[in-house]
Amino acid sequence: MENNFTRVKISDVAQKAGVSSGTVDRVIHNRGEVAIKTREKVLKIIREMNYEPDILASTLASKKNYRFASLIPEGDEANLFWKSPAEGLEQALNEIKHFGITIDQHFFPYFDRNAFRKELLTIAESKPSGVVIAPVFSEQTKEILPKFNQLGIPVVFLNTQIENQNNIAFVGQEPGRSGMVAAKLLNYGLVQNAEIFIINIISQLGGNSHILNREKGFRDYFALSHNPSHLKLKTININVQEPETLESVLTQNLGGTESGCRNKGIFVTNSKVFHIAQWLEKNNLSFIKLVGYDLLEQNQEYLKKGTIDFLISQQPREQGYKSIMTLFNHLLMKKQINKDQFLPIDIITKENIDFYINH
Amino acid sequence: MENNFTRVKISDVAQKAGVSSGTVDRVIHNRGEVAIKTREKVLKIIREMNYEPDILASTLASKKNYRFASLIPEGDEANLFWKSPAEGLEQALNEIKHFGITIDQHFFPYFDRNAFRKELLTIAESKPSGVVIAPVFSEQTKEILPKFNQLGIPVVFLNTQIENQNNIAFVGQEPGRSGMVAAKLLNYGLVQNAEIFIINIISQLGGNSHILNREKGFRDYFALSHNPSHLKLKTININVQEPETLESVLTQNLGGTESGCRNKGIFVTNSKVFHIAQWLEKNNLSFIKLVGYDLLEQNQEYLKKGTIDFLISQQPREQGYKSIMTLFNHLLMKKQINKDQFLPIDIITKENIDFYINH
DNA sequence: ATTTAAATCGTGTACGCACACGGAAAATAT
DNA sequence: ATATTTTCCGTGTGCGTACACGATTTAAAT
Repeated sequence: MENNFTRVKISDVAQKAGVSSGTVDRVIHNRGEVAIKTREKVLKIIREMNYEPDILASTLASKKNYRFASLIPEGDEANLFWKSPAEGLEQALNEIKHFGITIDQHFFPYFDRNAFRKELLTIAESKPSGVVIAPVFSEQTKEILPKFNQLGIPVVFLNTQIENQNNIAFVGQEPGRSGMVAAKLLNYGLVQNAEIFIINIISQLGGNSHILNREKGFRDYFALSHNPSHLKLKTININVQEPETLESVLTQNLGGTESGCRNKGIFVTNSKVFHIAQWLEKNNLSFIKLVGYDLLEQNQEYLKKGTIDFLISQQPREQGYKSIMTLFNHLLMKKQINKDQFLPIDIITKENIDFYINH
Repeated sequence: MENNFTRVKISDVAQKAGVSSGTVDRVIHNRGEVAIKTREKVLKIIREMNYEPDILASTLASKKNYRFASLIPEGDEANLFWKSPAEGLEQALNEIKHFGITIDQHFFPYFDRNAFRKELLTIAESKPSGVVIAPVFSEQTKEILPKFNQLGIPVVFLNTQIENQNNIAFVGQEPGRSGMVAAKLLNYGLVQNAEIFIINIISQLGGNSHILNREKGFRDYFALSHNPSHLKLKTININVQEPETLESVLTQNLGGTESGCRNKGIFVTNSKVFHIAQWLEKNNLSFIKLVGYDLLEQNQEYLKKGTIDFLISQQPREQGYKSIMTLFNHLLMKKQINKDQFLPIDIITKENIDFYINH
């Protein structure tokens, strides 16, 4: 039922071309010292015989070692999201470490742009074979990326996209699209005359393009076609550092009787949605529809209790996994790779969450 | 930042143990002819030095070839779902073919249990290294599976689970759970006094355990806790072969004025949901909430038009991929594998479907 | 004590490829 | 013409492992 003949190997090509395997090898790897005529003849035979090098024998013979480097935010308590990509990197490493691949994992405090810059420079100096970074700070990224380009080191962007930077790929989500999904979910769950709040819980400076795009996508959804003309949309910006602000702002906008709130919905544009869930619970307003991002443990808890209705997963683990695999396919397997690698926008509920956590 | 020292190889172990590499090899592969004392000494050294065989060199040296076999339904026009697992098989093959793996793909007409049985016997006779099957027919499976057990050939079940069959793994979905997800989606989108229909569109005989479990999960959802006491749940069984039945049954149950239907929902327990969507459209009842299964092209069409609100994906492609990878990890990588490999229950909407189709 | 059989282990070759080395031939310089 | 360089290419060794084969030792049988 399948071809059982043995693979064509380099010596077969050599024999048929009337040269030695060494010459064929030189042709394959473009290491020169081959007469043009011979070269073309060999190439022709390779095509004819459909020769493909055995990647196992190849990596065994060339004791070449590939050093990959990664740079992502620290995954500490304040920033649980970033634990997952690191796990994905590890998983990928496990699958391909036989090929002589190692990964130097670098981290930086999420808000420290200097640390980011410094680590990136360190990585550049170490001249790895390939790099995965979460380019949280666009200034610093734009400054240093040319170094990698000059050195011919391929760079993959993880989670955050920056345009026109010569990175070989972006692995992440389309933020606008995820906003639309959130809009769909709230719109579907509410009836006429609904009142919907978009809550941006911003911690500090910078790095908010994600959030802006999500809000835009969310609003686009209603602007495009699904707009009950009487729908009320309101954006609220909150600094999470100031709990009293959060408290008062929410009370002011969302307080009220149960019947008055039945038809309200909230879209939190990032993973801080559990703050809102906590407040809703405390004020017996859990029935208000609530949609947010990411499977942090706190979020999972409120999802299971029903206070949060839906979470949108960014699939951080898969982001890490795919980033490394992209480098692998590019450098080792010489495969053509897609520049944009968008991960699905997974909709998580109390009922299906079990299948998305853990491995 | 990483260990740069060279891996410990078999000759290192041999030297330290004061034996030859041949002996170490015999110990590793349990091919006997080693004095117990020597054996234990070698094992001890292996543990001490943390030796792990180089799988590349290993597969290169042992020109062993692994023949996998698969048996799934034909993916023809009447059965589009089954095109995808085959693609997943192919994709997995592409990633691991270097290891000397080939796959004999076998197919059978979806309703032909004799063909199924016959193909399975053929596969058993060909004595492959591992097998992936969609055990659609439980009788025939139970009859023939012992043959594989006797031969020591590992079998992976794809999509359909049958208990107590000594298969090394099941790759698929939890049907009950997916029913609960469907229930959640309808319940979330409807208000008090809703009227919900469960529609089973059955083609012919047998193979309906999926459907039954989905319905059960769906009903459980409401029975457990989310039950608006006045909710009306009704099951409708339809034979898809008889269009006139479909027509009349639907008219009888779902006909009515728009206002009377605003609060109705339909759960179709398999991929035939497009039949219902078609009928709803024709009768201007597209606003009735509709949830079904699988990303068939017809279903995609109605999802994009909004007639279908949600589709639940069984991730058929991933099922194929994971099945092969399970065999690979079990046979080649000697990894411990999970017996139950449940795929996430993906919720697909018009807004996020783009990321789930194609590769 | 001698032969025979069994148990145990080392050696050598092969897997397909990468790459260093050096030799022959051709091109250029003297 | 010879000497020198350059171009081109084949040979040989090594990567880490698998396994056939045969060598050596030990035990059993006669």
